[in-house]
Formats: sequence, structure tokens, C-alpha cells
Amino acid sequence: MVLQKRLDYGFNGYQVPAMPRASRSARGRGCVRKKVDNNQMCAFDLLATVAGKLLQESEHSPAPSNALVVKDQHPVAKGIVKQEQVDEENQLKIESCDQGSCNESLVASEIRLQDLKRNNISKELSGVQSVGGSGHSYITTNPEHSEYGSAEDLVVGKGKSTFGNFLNNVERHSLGFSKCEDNAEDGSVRPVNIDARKIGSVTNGTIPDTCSTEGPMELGRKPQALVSSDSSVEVPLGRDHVTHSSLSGCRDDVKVGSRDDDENSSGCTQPSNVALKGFRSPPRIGDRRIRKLLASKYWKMAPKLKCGELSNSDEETKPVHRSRKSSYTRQRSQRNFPLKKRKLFDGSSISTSDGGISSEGVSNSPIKGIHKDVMGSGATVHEASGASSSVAGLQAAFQSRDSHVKLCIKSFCVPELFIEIPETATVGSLKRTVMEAVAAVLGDGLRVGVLLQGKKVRDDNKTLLQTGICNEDKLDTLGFTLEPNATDAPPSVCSEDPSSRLPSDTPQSLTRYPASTVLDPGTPIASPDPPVTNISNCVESDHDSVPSPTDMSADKTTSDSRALVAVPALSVEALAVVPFNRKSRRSEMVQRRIRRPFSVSEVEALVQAVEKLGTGRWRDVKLRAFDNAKHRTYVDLKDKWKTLVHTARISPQQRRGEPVPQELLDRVLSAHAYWSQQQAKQQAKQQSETCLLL
DNA sequence: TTTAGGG
DNA sequence: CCCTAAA
Repeated sequence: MVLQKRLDYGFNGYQVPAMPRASRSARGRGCVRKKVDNNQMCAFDLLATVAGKLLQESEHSPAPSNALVVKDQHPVAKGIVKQEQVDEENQLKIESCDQGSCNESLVASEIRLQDLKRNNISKELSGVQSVGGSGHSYITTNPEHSEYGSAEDLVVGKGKSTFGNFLNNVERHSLGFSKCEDNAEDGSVRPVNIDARKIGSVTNGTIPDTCSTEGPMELGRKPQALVSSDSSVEVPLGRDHVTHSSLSGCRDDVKVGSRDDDENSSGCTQPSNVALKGFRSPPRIGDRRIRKLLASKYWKMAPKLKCGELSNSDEETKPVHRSRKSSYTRQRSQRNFPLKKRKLFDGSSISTSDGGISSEGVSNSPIKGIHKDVMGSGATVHEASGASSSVAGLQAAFQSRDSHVKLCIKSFCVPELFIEIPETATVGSLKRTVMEAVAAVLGDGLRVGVLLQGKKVRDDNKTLLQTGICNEDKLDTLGFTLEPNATDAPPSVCSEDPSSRLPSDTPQSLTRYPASTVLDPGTPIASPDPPVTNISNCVESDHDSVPSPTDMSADKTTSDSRALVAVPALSVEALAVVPFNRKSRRSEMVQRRIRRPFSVSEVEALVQAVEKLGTGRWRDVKLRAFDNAKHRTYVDLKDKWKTLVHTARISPQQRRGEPVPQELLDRVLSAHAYWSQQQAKQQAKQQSETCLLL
């Protein structure tokens, strides 16, 4: 192990909307640069860094004006439904792309919009996608139809066409790549006709409730990775071939939107299809509300940033040593201000009943591509393959950089989203709805997974060296995934060893975000919230959060074990049901802070501090043991202690989450008892004093 | 701002 | 984790 070597992670070009200029901090700029000591960098740190960055970004990205590229990653099928609006500023692209790694499960994206005249789209919009098969099926409009672009146009995004009626003007091409590598070079596709009827799902222009899974799921051929012509990617494809995908394990056996009642384990039993209400358009007979299953595992925000522009100033991410004014102030500064602030904007409550958007996230959202800047030479490689994002061309760079690695995550794909919206809704409202859904997913806790050679790197404590992430050979196959933070999952779901259930490596879990986010179609979405925190802070906070009690010499855990954002290894396939804004329109956008379960080392630090300080001095505890953990407030610590005490009292079987060593729990109990006693004594003393005075 | 507790 | 009364 080479000590003191530093790895340099520069994640650039996340394809999430850039922060509003005005509110961008100088250090933000959409780039995160992280320097950590090589010997300290563990996989987990990497995860935390990535996650932190992402969440940070998402917080700052409510900007509705940002173009959205919705991508559907279908395991075996690739359907393209794309809409390009005249309005550039509000351009919304919905397309699907392949995931190239899932074996089963058909994820369908279906869209149907009508009455779009208000938005200058006179054509009825009706798209369907969902085709299984060994390859990737493109559903395109008829090229001959003047209104519609060619398949390629749709794929590549050249066409200006709006949706046609796919039922009547549709050509379906199954891109049966025999090998993804075959097409990686030029991104060309080989269309293969397939039976349109197999696509099913849409009948008479309406989408059945089960449409999302009614694709030819029986098609079982293994999907191949696909180099998609990603129009939204500005980086040219590199020469590299696509590493054959398969996010190993991303076996999508989740039946998205399925009605199967026995699919409990997968957690996606009942798609939340809460109807949106409150739209102005008069209800129609039969309510032809249509569910748009933007079953996109890959939602991609239009890139605002270009990769390769690495921030050079390390100071930007340098841990700022704040003055010791008040911990509260500091804590406040790292809270989700923007979220709170939104209250001001959505005051105009809309008659949304319950829920409006429901989205389900599939656990695996491989990053759309990893972009690697080799030694600043600008040599970049982008791979649009939905599967494992390989990073190539870095050997030389890697070594010459002396263990510095620059990774540019081209884009993160947002987990699956389900949206239901009346067909009479305007495109504008659709956009907002989508935006809300995306924001909900991003804001409600995602975690990042690391894939190496198609395999998930589960051990967060391993160093990059140990995992081979530093290995130039393996670096080609480094990838990241976004997964719903499953910590909210019901215990029954995530309590056991998930690996025993899932043959594959990649977990399959859904997160549902029911949200009542219907905004008045005419009302602009909440204004972009000026981000308060900055990225580097966020990242740093993740790192700082390692409790550093003054005397933690007894910390048995190695420095690597300090997990900041706990990634419960067993919650992989859990279904996380995160109620998103159930309350009222008023507080719609007020998101909770992301869950950050206490790691054992944090608990250790907390226990130690409380043992010394007692249970009534949380501010001191915070200062003492968590001064650097900006995301831990004294309230958090107090709450944690409360739960620790509770945990210690219940039987081990009842406990959940990362197990806390019994030794620690014992200390919790004794400390709690001791300080309770002290408190009682104090009170008794005071009482007697007052009595005497009286 | 902190503490203390309920949700 | 959130919210908030009370100190």
C-alpha cells in the first residue's frame, strides 16, 4: 500500500441540471473534485462522495426549464418515444434507452397525450414502447410519414417530429445486436422487424393498467449492451467498445407496475397510480386519464456541463474550518434550505387529491456513461451503454498521474419513474410533473453503487486498491449505479440476506414516491431555489462526518470502517415506500433530509461522548464528537441516543438496520441509567432546596 | 439557540 | 428524521 498517495476524483458532468447561476457558489460549478488519501479512500467513501454530489445537485436542480431527457432503460427492449417540442426552452424529450443488462422484466414506457394544441403540438401524441426480445426494439414513427422522423432520427434525436400515433404509424425495429461490441463502434443499429402485436400494451389508444408489464416478457434472450446513440450526450463516442454490459445481475425480474400480488419481495407489487387531480381540463366521460409509465430507469437530465472540465482548484473542496460561532448556525447552513424555501412558492394549492406523481425507482440505474479525462488531455471516452459504464483509456493516465484517478460520470440515470397524468394535461404540466417526479426521486435518498466488471462492489470498506478500482484493467469496467435508499424499507423485506434470493448480483428494488405534486398546469413550478450549500461542502461533510472523538484511540474499527452514509448491504431488494409530500400542497416540496443511518463508529463516538457528558448536553456532545459531521445536528444525536436506548432494550431479533455491537448497547444502557440517575438526583436536590426555601 | 419530547 | 413548545 502506498501511503500518502492521493486519488483524485473529479466527477464532472453529472447530467443533472446545473444550478442556477446566481446561486451557484464559486466552488460548485457542477464539478466535484475530491482528494483523498489513497490509503484512506475506501469504496464507501467513493460512494458517499458520489451520492453526496448527486444529491447536492438534485437539490439545486429544480429548474423546470432544464431540458429533460427521459430515458427508459429497458432490459431487453429499447423503445424510443421521443417528443421534441418547438419550445426549446421547455424541451422535453422522452425516450427510452436500453439497459442492456436485465434479463427479464419488461419495462414499458407508455405515453399518450392528447389535446396538445395549447402547446403547439397539434398532433396527437401517443407512444408506446415495450418490446421484449433479445435485442432492442425501437418503436418509431413511420419514416415515410412526413410528420415523423425516421427511426434513426428518433434514436439520435435529430428529428423534429412529434409523436405520431404509434398505433397506426409505427415501425418497430428490433435491434438484435448479436453482440453489443458489434455496434459499439458506430452506434449503428440493425433493425429487425418484429411482430408489432407483441408489443401489446396499448389498445385503442388507451393503455391498460397492466401495460407496464404486458410486453412480451417471455422473450428470454439475454439482452446485450447497447451503445445508444445518445443525442443528449455531447461527448463523442470513444473508440472503446462497450464492455458488454450486464450490470451483472441487473436482472430486472421486477415486474414494474405488475399486479402480481406475490411479488412482494420485489417490492413493486402495486404501482402507485394515483391519479392526478386538479387539472383544469374538464373531465371526460370515462376519464381517459392515461397512465404514463415512464418506466425509465434512465432519466437523464440534459447535460449542462461538459465533461472534461475539471476543476483545478483544490481549495474549492478543501474542508473549510468554520469558525466556532455556533454549531446551530453551521448546522443550519447545511440543511435543505432550498426545500424549505419552496414553501413560499407552492402556496397556491391545487386541488390535488392524494398523490399525483408516483414514481418507482428501480434499484439499478447504472450511470449512463463514465467519462474519463485522461490527464487532462481531454481524451475522453463516453459510453452510452446503459449497462456497466466502462472507463477506458486511462492506463497511461492512471500511472502517470501517480495514483490519481479522474472519473467523470457522464450522467446518472434516475431510477424508474411512474407518472400518471390526464391526457388533457398540457405538456407544460407534464414537464412539471416529470420534474417533480425526478426531484422526488433524487431528493429522497439515493445511494450509489459501484460496479466493477459488472459486479457490484459490496464491501464498502475495501479500498480502491483492494477492489481493483485502481487497477487499470478493471477501471475499464467501473460503473456506478443509483439505487433507492432502501433504508426505509420494511424490515421484513430487507432483513435477510438478499443474496440468497437474488441469483444475480444486482439488487432489485423499487422505491415508490407517491407525490402529490400536481401543479396547476398554468402555474409555473416553484422557482429554482437558490442552493445554499455547495457541493464541496456536501462532499466534505460526508468525509468529515467521521466522528473524531478526542480520544478514540480505542476505536477498534479501522479508519476504513467509518461509514457515513450507511449502505445497508441487506436492503438491496427492499421496497422503500417513501411518502412524498402526503400532507398538503403547501409543504409539498419540503423534502426530508436524506436518511443517514449512524454507522457503528458513529455510535461508538456518540456513546463515548454521552458517557462523559451526559444526556442533557447534546450541543456539547455534538461539539465533542461530531463537530466535523455537519449533517449530524445535536437534535440528531439526541434522537439517535433515544433510539439507541430503545434498541438496547429490545431483543436483538427486533432490531434492524446495521447491527450495533452489544457492547455498545450495554454501554448505552449503563450510561443512560447513570445519567438518568444523575438527573434525578439533581432534580431531587433542587426540589429539596426549593422546599427548604418555602 | 438548545433542550426535551412527541410524531 | 421532523416539528415545536419551552426554556
